[in-house]
Parts: sequence; structure tokens; C-alpha cells
Amino acid sequence: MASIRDVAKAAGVSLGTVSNAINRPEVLAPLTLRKVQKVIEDLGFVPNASARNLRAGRNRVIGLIVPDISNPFFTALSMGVNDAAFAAKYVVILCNTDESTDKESQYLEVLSAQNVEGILITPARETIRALAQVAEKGIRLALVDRPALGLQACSVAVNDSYGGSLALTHLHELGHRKILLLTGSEDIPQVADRNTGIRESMKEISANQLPQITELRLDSMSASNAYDAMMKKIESGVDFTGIICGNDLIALGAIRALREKNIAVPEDVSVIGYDDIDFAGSANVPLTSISQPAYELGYAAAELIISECENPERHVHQRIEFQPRLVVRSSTAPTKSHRANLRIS
Amino acid sequence: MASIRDVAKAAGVSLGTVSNAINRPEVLAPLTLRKVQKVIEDLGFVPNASARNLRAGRNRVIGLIVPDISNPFFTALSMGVNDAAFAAKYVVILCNTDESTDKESQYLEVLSAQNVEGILITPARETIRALAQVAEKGIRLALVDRPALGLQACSVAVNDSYGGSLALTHLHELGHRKILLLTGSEDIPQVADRNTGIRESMKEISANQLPQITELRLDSMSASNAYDAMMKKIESGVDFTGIICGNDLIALGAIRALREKNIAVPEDVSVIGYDDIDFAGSANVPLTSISQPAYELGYAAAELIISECENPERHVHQRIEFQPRLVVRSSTAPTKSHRANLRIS
DNA sequence: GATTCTCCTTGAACCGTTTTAAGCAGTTAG
DNA sequence: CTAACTGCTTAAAACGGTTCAAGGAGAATC
Repeated sequence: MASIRDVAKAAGVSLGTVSNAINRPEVLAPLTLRKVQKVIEDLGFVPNASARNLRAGRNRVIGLIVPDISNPFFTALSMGVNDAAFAAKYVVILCNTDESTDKESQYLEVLSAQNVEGILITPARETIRALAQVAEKGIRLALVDRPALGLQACSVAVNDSYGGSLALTHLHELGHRKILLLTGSEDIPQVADRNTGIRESMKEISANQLPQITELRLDSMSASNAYDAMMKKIESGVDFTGIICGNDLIALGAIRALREKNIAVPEDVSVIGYDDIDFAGSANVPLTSISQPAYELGYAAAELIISECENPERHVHQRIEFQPRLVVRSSTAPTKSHRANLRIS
Repeated sequence: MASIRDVAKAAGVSLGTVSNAINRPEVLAPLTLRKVQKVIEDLGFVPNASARNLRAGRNRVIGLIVPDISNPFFTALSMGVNDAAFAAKYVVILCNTDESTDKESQYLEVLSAQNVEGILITPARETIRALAQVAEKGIRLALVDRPALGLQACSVAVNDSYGGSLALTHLHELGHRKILLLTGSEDIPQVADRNTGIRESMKEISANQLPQITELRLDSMSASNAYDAMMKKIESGVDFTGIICGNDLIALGAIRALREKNIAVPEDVSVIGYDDIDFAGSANVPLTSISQPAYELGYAAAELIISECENPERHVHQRIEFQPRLVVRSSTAPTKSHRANLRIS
């Protein structure tokens, strides 16, 4: 592979001139510039990124650490990150932790050894300590899909508590008073926050209308897991008219179980998902869901960290919060008694 | 950030000794080794990857270029790549081209500027030329989900032609004689190969049983697009009893359209998908599909390129071909006349 | 004609590692 | 007692760029 020295020799100029031709073409005499560029072209010269980074302390690489890339939400998020990075001529190293904090800290180490300029992370748990350590080493951090509470860093998040509240309020307004909460472990911050939102909005409801909530925790938030759990639940009795699901995959799994047991959705039971993944609208029963701007989340986060890299001294940490949005489709409907009430009034 | 010099000074040894402590601990006196390791620990020293790479010519980074990471097939594939890389202490830069050959060649350039040790790519089209250019620059290449025809490189692929043949044979054996092919552009090599496989297996069928095939090309292989196309198709008449879809998302979209028009799946029309994505089994009508080992594909490809990086001189290019597998679920069934025939015989 | 200014170009230092030949102190062999 | 060897450690030379102070050649000013 050709080095900058080869180019200099072939063009009959000095090292520095070639470097200038690449990085600050405006300081060169047009003639020299063209001469050097031609040689670069002819030799197919590509500057060595390591050497460049070593000297300049920059390498246009950022890291992205997510708990589960196969979850469409994170896939969309990562596309946002990728696109923003691409636009700024950055490149992203994708790290998937399978929700393991072990892998998370290993990746954190690998990324810091790689000297990435910044790290975007959706922590699997509230592991502020490990993050603080990384931040101390001088690596720029930004949190995605989590607020940077107690951390000196940028963050881009969705108001999860509000999302939970949206879901509950929707079902409540449709007359549902017995609600099943089909969700993941409370260890997952997003899950915990949504539950908080649900509890909060319960306080706004007058006592005689207060819904009764049953919780069912899944250890993995997948469709098949939700299907199994739901089948069991139904067999032990259907004491609910509405289900709030931790994500859309859970909702789809639950709906399949319901249909198999001849429980109609939404006539007998309403189901609301979370995330509004691409496929939600094309499902057999188009899914009512809480939409999160996953792509925008990723895009904004990447822009934030890149701007910090480009302009460290002028940068001030920001917290961006997106609002989730209720998307009503066909999987939720008023309860029978509610419809009757409406007819009377 | 601490450098190797700081460590050397603090430990009272020379630069080289610290380097040896990191890379060849066995050459040091145990006492010295422990002393240096302690200082490294205390200072939280992490070797600078750029400097290391500059000197050693290696950086433990590989690139992965895929046409559409939001397609669950490629998500699974990329997880395989990531896991294999992680196991070998490599790191992967993920590039998503949105099926654009433009973006593809831009990413190729970026990756070569980043000096990655190898590139894993699923070319969007048959762009052997651009790839050959990259290979000439001395960057190791491997093709994923495509055979490396005419290219000096490793490849890991699935026998797409056989996959197409599996789908057709399955429907044919169930008695289907009028088949709709609902697929993407023939520009996509995988699509073209599967169609070839379908044509090939037609030759094996005796003339009086020869199915009649109608093709319907979608410009985007998404569920919603398939739904729209299918609605239109149904309105202009249902002259088929079986549908072979380009992927599972298309199949799900098609099934939704069919159900909406009160055409029962699989009683009236059988539908077969492709890819066997995670969700295929949990769909409302569990999908018959052609399963491709996406994760394994990625894992094998990463292992291949990493072994080439670790041992360039001893490496010989390989072509690995996985075989697709028919997974029969509930979306396909014998035609009515076929069932009648079976009853007679 | 000397001085200052501009505009380009150059040479050298430096970034943080790895690697290699050379050095040094003890040991063993002759 | 010298020579060869062993086992560690060290100093210095890369690796391929960026950057910056300094230099040189013309043009403009006095």
C-alpha cells in the first residue's frame, strides 16, 4: 500500500505538502494541488487511519452499545445512528450485549481500547458506576433511550412514564376496569418507568372507576414466550378485559394465544402494544400501540455526540426528551358495558 | 489518558518492558511483571489501539456491509458476525446500504480508509468490479449470502436455487397447479437465483402436472407493500391456489389481504414465505417458510475472515454453502381436489 | 535598492506503540 | 581465568501520518 511518502516522492514535493493537499487544500497553490491530487489518484493512495488518529487524536469512529439488536426498536434506533454518522463521515461500531451487564462492560473496554471518539449506550441496567468510570477516562458518552440522571453526559430519551400513562388512560377511557399488565422484568429501567407512569395516572382516576391491575412478568420479552404465558393464564381464567404489553412482540404473541382460545380481539379483550414496530400496522389484527420515534432517537443521539466530538470546548451537555404517541388501530375497543353505557347516554 | 511512558516511569522500568508485560508476559521476570501489572491497574492504563495498529499493522476491526439491517434475516446475520467477532476480540463496523450501490461503494471507501482488516459484504447487486478494486488495495474480502463467483475471496452462501426449488416442490406435492410468485426485483441476486431454482424444478415435473406460474414483482419487499399489491390482485380475480413469497414479511402482508377478502389460509390458498424469521412461527397463521441459517451464515463468515486476518499466508479461500430447509407450518395445505384424490386412492 | 509583505513550501518534531539488536549481570563450561 | 551461555532489560528505530515554525521567492511599498 502506498504511503504519503511515496506520493511525495512521485509528485516531487515534501511530505507536508501532500498532507496539506489532503487536509487543507486551500493553502496550496492550485497547480501544486492538482499535481499532488493526480498522483494520489494514480497510486490509489488512502491515508492510513491509525497514523492519522495517533497524531490527531481523532478517528471518526463512534461506538453504539444496545441490549438487543434483534428487537425492531433497536434496529430502527441503530439505523438512525448509522445514518447520522454516515452523513458526518463517521462510522459506527455496533455492540450487542444480550442484556448482559458483563458483556456491556467488556464492550466498554474494547471500545475504549479502540479509542473511539464517543460511545452511545442504552444501559441494560442502572449501571451508572461503570459508565462513570469510562467517562473519567475521557471518553465521551451519551445515553440513548435513557435520561442521563446523575451523569455528566448528553442523553436522548423517550418519556417512558408518559408512555405507560398513555396506555392506561386509553384502556380506561374505553371502559376497561380489569387490566392485565404483560411485561418484562422491573430490572429493565424502561419497564420500571412505564409501570411508574401507569401508577401515576391511576391517581388521577376517581376511586369508583379505579381499574384493577394484575401483573404478569415475562423473563424474556419475545412473542413465543408471551404466547406460552398467555395460554397458561387463560386456562386459569380470564379475569381481565384489557392487556397492556411491554412491547409489540409480546402483544402479537398474546393475541395469537387469545385467538386460539376463541377469545376475540378486540371484542372480548383489548390489547395494546408498545414500540409501534414497522410490522404492527400489518399484523392480522392491526395493533394499537405506543409509538416511539426509535430512528429519530438514534439520529439525534448520534448528532449530539458527533457535535461534541467536533467541538469539545464549545459543547454543553443536553438532555433531549421525545414524547411517545398513542397509535390507535384495531386491537383495542370499548368494553361491552361501556358501549351499552354510551348508547344510554 | 495514561500512556505506556507514564506506566514505565511509575514502575521504574523501560518502555519496552511495559510493552512486554502486555504482549509477552512470559519473557519478564515474575517480579517485574507483577510490579508493572500493578501500575497498569492503578493508572487504569489502556493501550492506544491506533498506535498499536500503526506499528503492528493490525487493528482487530472488520466491516460488515448489508443491504437492509431492518430485515430480520440480516439482523440475525449481523448478530452472528458480532458474536464471532466478539469471541475473537474483534469489533465490527456495521454499514447499511439501503440497497443502494452508491452507498455501498462509499462505505467500501470509508472502511478502507479506516484500515479495517477485512470486509464482509452482501452486495446489493452483482457489483463485482467495485469489489475487485477493493481487493486489489489489499483489503481482505468475504462475501456473505452470495457465492464469490469470479472473485478471489471467501464466501458463505445459502443455496438459493435449491430454496426456490423446495418451495415449488412443496406446493406442487400438495396439488397446487396455479401458483402466484410474489417477489422482489430480479436485480436482487438472491431473488433471481430462487426463480432459477423454481424454473429448474419445473423441468422435473411431468408435463400433465406442470403448474402455471404468474409473477408479481414488488419494488419493496415489505409487508405493507405486499398487502397493497395483494388487495389489488385479489380484486382482479383469484386465479391461483398457492403463493410463493420472496420473504416472510411479504407472506404476512399477503395473508392479511387474503383474510380481509375472506379467503381462508390455507383452506383456499396456501402461502409459503422465505427466511423463517423468528416471528414466522408465532404469526396468527403460523407460516410455512424456507429456513435459512442467517445467524450461522454470519458467524461462519466472520470466522473465515478473522482466520484469514490472523494467518494470511496459510489461508486458502473457501466457499461454504449452507442448504436451506423447508419448515412446514399451518399456512400451506393440500388443495381441495388433491384432498379428494387422496381420499379416492 | 532595501524593506516589508504575501503566498507557498519545507523540514523536523511528535503521537504511542512494537520490535530488535545490544547490553548487562550471573552461571556454567572449558 | 576466560569464554560462552542464560535470562532479563534497555535504548533506539520504526510505523505513517499532522502540524508548525521557519525559510524562500516574488510582488508591493517606500
